[in-house]
This record gives sequence, structure tokens and C-alpha cells, in this order.
Amino acid sequence: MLQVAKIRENKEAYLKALEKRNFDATELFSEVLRLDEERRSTQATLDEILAESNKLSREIPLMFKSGEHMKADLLKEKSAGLKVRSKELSGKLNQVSADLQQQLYNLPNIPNELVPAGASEADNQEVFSEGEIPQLHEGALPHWELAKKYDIIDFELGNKITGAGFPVYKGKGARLQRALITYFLDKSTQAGYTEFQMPLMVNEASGIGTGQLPDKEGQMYHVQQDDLYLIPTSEVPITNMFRDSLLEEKDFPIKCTGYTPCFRREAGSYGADVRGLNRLHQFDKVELVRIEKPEDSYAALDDMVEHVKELLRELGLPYRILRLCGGDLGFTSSMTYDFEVYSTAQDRWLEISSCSNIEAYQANRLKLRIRRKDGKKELAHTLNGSALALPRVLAGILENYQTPEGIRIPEVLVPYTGFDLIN
RNA sequence: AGAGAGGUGGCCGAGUGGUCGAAGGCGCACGCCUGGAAAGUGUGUAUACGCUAACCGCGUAUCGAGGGUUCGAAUCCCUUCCUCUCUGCCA
Repeated sequence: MLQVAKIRENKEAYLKALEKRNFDATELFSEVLRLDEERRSTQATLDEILAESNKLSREIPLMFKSGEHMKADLLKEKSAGLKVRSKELSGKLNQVSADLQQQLYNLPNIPNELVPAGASEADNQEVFSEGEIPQLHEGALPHWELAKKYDIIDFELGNKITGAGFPVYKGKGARLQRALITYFLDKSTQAGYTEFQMPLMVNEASGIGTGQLPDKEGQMYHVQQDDLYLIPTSEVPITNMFRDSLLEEKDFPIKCTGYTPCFRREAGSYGADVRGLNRLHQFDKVELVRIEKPEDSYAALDDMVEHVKELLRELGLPYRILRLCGGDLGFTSSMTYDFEVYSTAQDRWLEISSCSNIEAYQANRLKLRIRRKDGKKELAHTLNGSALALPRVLAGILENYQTPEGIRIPEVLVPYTGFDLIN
């Protein structure tokens, strides 16, 4: 959520920046500023009435004491009148504030100046790539065929037990999953992130805090009986640890990591995209979350990018990094780097990590602030990134490491798997 | 899930209708004291919004949350959330 005061100060620059998203905020901005104006003037009037009313309340008992009952009754009447007006006004204040809030929810974050303009993923900027695309042997298979051939992932069984998008990992497949999770967590903690195990369900307030609610309600599984949501990413519970908090400057930076399954309804996704491990309703992910001072947040984003690079380098997967263009940038993000691994057998790039600087957009909803050494308070910046999401890493390993003898395991994982070949 | 108790400032804890944003203590910050420290001592120490150039000042709100009664609510009533104890159930 953008800050009204900043919109007022930077209106023109913001409008221009939002053009990169192909988002014309002209009308929304003027509506927001109008509502804010109204909110402030309503509060000013209300405050005056309440002040008057408080004053009367202080005078009334004095009059009773001095025996001026008539006068006291008069004031009582006056006070009652003020109360009627104050009720009206506070009702109006609530309404205007809610309207303002609603309009602010409709505004996406302001893209960083480095973000290129663009309409779709075709306009994303490749900023880095690394790794050799392997020459596969004759008859190389896509990962869903390999999974079947070596009996390590059973999609049919998942269909039977739950439904599409909930695969069952078996034997070495299950072990490889566990190895990846442990490897990723080890790398995160070595990089100074504190590991957390978070609840897999969150309440409504948390959903609102990180921005999944109220808009993207349909993307989360909702447990209606208890009004809880299955997390779509551990970003939600982890970031919400810091909801409604005022952190001291000396506590920064804050670096958190956590492994959780993630649950996504993926309503509206069809086609080849959902084949095999490409898109699932339940998948595993190790997430990085950082809370930073505003002046440090872009260095932190670079640091996260370096971290993910190292993971992919160690795993020996060919990848590229894209700076997302305005049109492809997430609603809440100021700048996002997507990592894509090349899936040799599918002959396409698969998104495997997304590292974003949300700047103050999320912090404003979360009420997550910093108290500076001099006592000044301001919103913190939040960042998050996957390090990494498992299914597509697995797909990449299966496809890129296949040989006629079987699937070789990247060297760095062997200590975690206890085997170096799936056959 | 049933019965009971309770939710007050960073923490502990007083306060059962009227100058209560809230006693007292602890903690913390700064000063004095000291060769230095401890002890002692003095002062200060919530957040949000609005007015404002202002993190000066003033106003308003906030004692889990929301609503109600009243001229006036931390205190009374209702709803709701949470915590604790006992009982039940259970990995």
C-alpha cells in the first residue's frame, strides 16, 4: 500500500513510474487525494466537537458541587447534542477512511527507476546468465517421463489421494527432496539467515498484512470452519512476525529463512504449463525474507541475488536472471529479479526463484517501522526471495543430469542424498 | 469440547463511574556523585491521527478488539478474540 503523503509529494513522478506498468493512476490518485482531504477535514471537525464535549464533562460535576443544578442540566443537554453530531462525524470518518483504504489497495507499488517499461514477459531484461546447457543423449526425456521411468514421483497416486497437482514422491525421489531442502536451509543459515519453522495456516490479518487479501483471495485455500488460510508461501507467516512492530535501528538487518510446503489453488492455469512438476497445488520451498533499512534495501536485494546464484552454480544448472519489466512486475514489488533454469528436455526456461524488493509497500500495510537512533520513525523495507522452490529445481536436475545409465546427482547434494545415481 | 479465572504502558503491577494516558516498582536514557564502577541521587521515558515549517506546542483517540449505557467509562452492559487452571479428548 502506497503512503498518501508520498503520493501527494511525488504525484507526477509516481504517475510517470506507473506508466511502466501500463497503469494509468491519474484518476485513482486524484480520488485518493480527495478522500484524504476529506478524511482530514472530517477529523479536524470531529476533534473540535469532542474537545468541546470533554470540556463540558469537566464542568458539569463542578456545577453539581456548587449547587447549580439548573446550569448543569443545561450543559448536559448541550453535551447530548454534541454527542449526536460526533457520532455522525465519526461514522463519516470511518466510511471515508475505509474508502481511502480501498482505493489505496487498488494502487500497485511504484517500480524502481531501473525497471524497464514493457507489456509482458517478452520485455523482461536479461541481466545475467551462467552455466552450460548440456548436450543430452539420444532419446532424452522430459522430467515427467523420467519420474515414471525411475519410479520416483507418482502423479497418478497423488490424483487418487488428493487430486491433480499433489504429486507423491517415492524412494530416491523423496530422499532427493529432503536433500534439497536441507541443502538450501544449510546455505541460508551459513549466509546469516535465521531459520524458522512457521505455521502452515494463517489468519485473515496476516493475509492482509502481506497483501494476499483482500484481492487474491481466490488463490489461497481457505479453511472456512476456522477461517484460516493455507499459506501460498512462507513469506506470509515469516513477514507477519513483524506486523505491528516498531523495531530499533540497531536490530537491523533482519534476515530470516524457512522451509514450508506452499499451497496454491492456481485457479485459471491450464495447458502445457501445468505438466509434471511445472505447476503444482502443493510444493516445497525455502524462502528468504529480509527486513531492511530503506537505504540498505537494494544492496540487500543484490545480496539475495548473489545467494541464489551460488545455489544454482553449485547445483550446476544453466540459468539466467531477468529483471522484470513493468508489465510483468508483481503488484506489490518495486523491483524483481526472476531466475530461470533451462529445462533441456522441454526446451524452455522455468522460473525457479523470484527475488523482490517490496520497499515500504508491504511495511505500510504491516505497520512495520524503524525507530532511528534520533527517535524518528519510518517504515522499513521488506524483501523476499525463493532459495529455492523445489519442483522446478528437481525438474531441472532430472532433465539436465539424465544419462543413458540413469540420473546423476549434483556433487554438492551427494552428502545429503547418500547416493549419486538414480537408476 | 465443558467449567472457572483473567487480559492495564518495554516488563511487573495498582486502579470498580469523574481533572486517569493511567499510582508504585523494574528496566532503559541522560545528568550528578565516583579515580573507575556498583550503590545512591535527579530528570526523562507509549503509540496513532489531526492542526503546524516542526520529532516545539495544542487537540483527539487508544487500558485485548468491536459495540452499548452515561453529561462523563480502564472501571457498568453486550459481542468477540486470546491466555491461564481444572475436566474431557488426542499426535
